[in-house]
Amino acid sequence: MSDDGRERRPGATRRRGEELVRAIHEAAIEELLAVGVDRMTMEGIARRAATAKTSLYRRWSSTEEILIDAFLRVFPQEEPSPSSDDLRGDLVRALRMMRDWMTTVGARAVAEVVTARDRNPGLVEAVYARVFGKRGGGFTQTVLRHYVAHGAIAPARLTPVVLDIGEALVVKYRMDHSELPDDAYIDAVVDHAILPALGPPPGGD
Amino acid sequence: MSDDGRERRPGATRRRGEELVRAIHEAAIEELLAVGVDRMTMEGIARRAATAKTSLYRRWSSTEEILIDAFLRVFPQEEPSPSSDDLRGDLVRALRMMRDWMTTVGARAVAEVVTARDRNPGLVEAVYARVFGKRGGGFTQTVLRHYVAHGAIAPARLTPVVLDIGEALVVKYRMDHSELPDDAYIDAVVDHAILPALGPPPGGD
DNA sequence: GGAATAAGAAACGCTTGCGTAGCTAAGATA
DNA sequence: TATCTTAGCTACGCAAGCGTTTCTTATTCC
Repeated sequence: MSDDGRERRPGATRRRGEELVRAIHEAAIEELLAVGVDRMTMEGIARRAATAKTSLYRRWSSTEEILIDAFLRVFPQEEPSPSSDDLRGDLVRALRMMRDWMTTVGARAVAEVVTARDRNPGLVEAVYARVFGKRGGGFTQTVLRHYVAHGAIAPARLTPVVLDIGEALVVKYRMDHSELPDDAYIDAVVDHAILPALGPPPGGD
Repeated sequence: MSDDGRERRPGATRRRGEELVRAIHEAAIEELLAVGVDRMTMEGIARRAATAKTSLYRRWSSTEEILIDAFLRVFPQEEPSPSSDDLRGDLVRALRMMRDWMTTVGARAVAEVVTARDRNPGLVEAVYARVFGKRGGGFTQTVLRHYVAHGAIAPARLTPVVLDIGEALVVKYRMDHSELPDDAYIDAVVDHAILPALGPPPGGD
């Protein structure tokens, strides 16, 4: 009931420029997660940023514009670094990394926006361009390419489908249940789906 | 601008009872697809059904209730019927069936509702219970179980992960691109992901 | 210090949806 | 035909968001 505001700071300094803009960006993401793309309002964002509506309209003219702007400066995406000679271990680590990433604000924002893609095409593009990386976050992708480069996987095996298996199963799990998969499920994804699709190593290890 | 109404029928008969209820249900689904879960309104549904707000409030007290009700009487879900001795063919057919199903109103409704799961848990349950079938629509599932029963697949291979591979990849494809996968992609899903996960047939065909 | 800049606050009329009430009239029932 | 049920319509006061205007007041810049 009293969750929508932000505390006033009576004697505090007045924000301007970059500082204010950043605060508004953060508020926009918060608003997105709280009420969904379709219910975002300028007044809501202003409330969350503890600023005046006027300050929003001075720079943007819709919630969508604010959001796109917000996406364009956020969410660094960690890359898995396949190091060892342990394909299975690296795949598991990559998918765990993806799972962790899915708990972040950025990832939840992606999910929020993608469903409403028909209603907000511009937003979806911004999100894919910046937050989600190229086509769905290459978590296992990085690992798989690494092992292909080192001759442990036959290059022909790395079709677009195969590159997506892990991510697809994790995303679907999250869709069906309301939690993220646990370690055992991730292990199973690697053992029952990804590794079989890779087939035997070319040289016969 | 004038898309939201429905034509009046001046001398026409006045709907009541079941007929009216069905019209309202349809209008609710339409409204869902048009504006999204989060922006549905009683007035919008009434407008679409060309009825009076009063007639809605006589039976339900929120858009969510109407939607749940609507879901509870809809969308027969076709089942793939694995017949021949053609595992690959049956899998391809099952996934094509899934793809076709995804173009229906019901499927789009699922997608609409699932993202906003945090905000509408009741809806999500109703949708999963009725529209989406048990946990994500058993398109390939039906096929796979059939072939296990006939000894063509080792039962141990049929883990929850494996049952989901095909559906997961199709869903992810639709998330990443804005179209549904074509036949070639479905073939690839079967050949590069599902079949490898099933391993060689137990008897050695 | 004084001027320029930009943020905060309040109010504007307008629109849309809320949930309810009062009434008219269509269609089923007797 | 008379009656009862139930659509359909209109209107209500209320709340929230719109986009804009006007004014005050912090900060920054010179």
